[in-house]
Amino acid sequence: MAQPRYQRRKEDRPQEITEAAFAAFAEKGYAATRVEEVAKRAGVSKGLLYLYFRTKEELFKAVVRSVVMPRIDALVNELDDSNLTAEQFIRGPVLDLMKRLPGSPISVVIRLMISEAPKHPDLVDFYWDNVASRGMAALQQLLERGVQNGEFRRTAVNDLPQLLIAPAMMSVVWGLVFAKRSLDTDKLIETSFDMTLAYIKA
Amino acid sequence: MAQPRYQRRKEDRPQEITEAAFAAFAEKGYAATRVEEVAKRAGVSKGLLYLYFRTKEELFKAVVRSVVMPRIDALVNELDDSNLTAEQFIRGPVLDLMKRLPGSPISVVIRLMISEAPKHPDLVDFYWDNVASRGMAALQQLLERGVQNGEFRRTAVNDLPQLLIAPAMMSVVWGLVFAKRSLDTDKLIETSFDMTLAYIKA
DNA sequence: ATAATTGCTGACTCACTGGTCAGTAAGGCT
DNA sequence: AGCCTTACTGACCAGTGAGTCAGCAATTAT
Repeated sequence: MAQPRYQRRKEDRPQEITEAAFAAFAEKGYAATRVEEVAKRAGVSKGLLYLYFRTKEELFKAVVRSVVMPRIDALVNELDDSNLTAEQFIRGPVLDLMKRLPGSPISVVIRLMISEAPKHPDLVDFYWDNVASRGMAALQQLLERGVQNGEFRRTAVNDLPQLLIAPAMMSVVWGLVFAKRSLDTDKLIETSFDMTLAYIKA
Repeated sequence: MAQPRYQRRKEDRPQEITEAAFAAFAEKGYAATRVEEVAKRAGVSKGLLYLYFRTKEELFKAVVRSVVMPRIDALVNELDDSNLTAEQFIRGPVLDLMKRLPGSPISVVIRLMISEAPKHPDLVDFYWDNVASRGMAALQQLLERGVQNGEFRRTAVNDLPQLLIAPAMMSVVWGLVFAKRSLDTDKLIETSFDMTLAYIKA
């Protein structure tokens, strides 16, 4: 009868553990999350966790990698198939992405990055290389395409793709701090996009 | 000869301690800062610190209060004396304030708020009541004045003063995470203001 | 079946830190 | 000068949580 007390599932453990860790970090933040709590959520003993991750910090890095990488890859792929004009692309896929940010796991990663950046400079480097700089480059390229084919003027926005991200970042931060007091983030982002496009259109 | 080992300075201690705590929190974050480290910076024993602040959390709250309150008061006062038009006011005092944000102590407070919000809901309430909601109200009032006297159209911006803050927030977050890779935050904020004003002008 | 392998467990250690408190000495008062 | 009050010290305690490891049991090989 008695079920075996556990099953060996070497292959699946790492992912199950990083997912559990992500959920825990999302709720309580990195420092306040106990390793044992992560193990419990993953249905695993603390010892096993340490078999797969040398330290809590390694686990943290693995979480950021495993949550962020798939998302950013999906985005980059999405950016490739496009016979849309630059404006259509901005009002379509880019706008959608920005709108989804505040409720997505990415916003949790952003909180972790802000909180832990001073103590994990190498993680910042990783995030920069794999996410931020790639995202910036993609946006910049998109704007450049718009300029080349005469849709847009060349403006300061060309050098500051952060302008397109600002409203989404504002929404993310608002959600992280003032979760309770609601904010119409969709409208915020849409309006910002309207303003920006009006400003840069040829 | 021998200097006294310490001086009694009951009056000054609280402020000295909160200042030391602010510096420490700014460098390492709240969770990673040891109470003893704060005491050391303040040139005081740990025991004395606990004479003035019941717990580490109380100390944290005191820091936020003492750093934020003076700043926000200064801003509100500044807002009162004004025979400027709404646009002049936005391009003057408001723009200056936003430009100063990324390098100011406020940005550290923002990091602390983002990091600790989940664990200190009452601190969020305090921040909301004393800073955020007042700032929003002031901006909203300013925009409304612009509409009333015919400078501005009534747009979505009237309900979303966060749009004016977004570029500064982006700059703050950028500085907190990517301190190294520089960003022309002044230009970012100025351009955003240009776009917004162009959008709302009658 | 039995043995060998190894994924897995959980009780344990140990360093660390928030918080306490008995005692000390600065500074005021007489 | 001597006494009293109290701001201040620093050794200590108790709780906590990261990381370890000796052994157990699920699986595989023989």
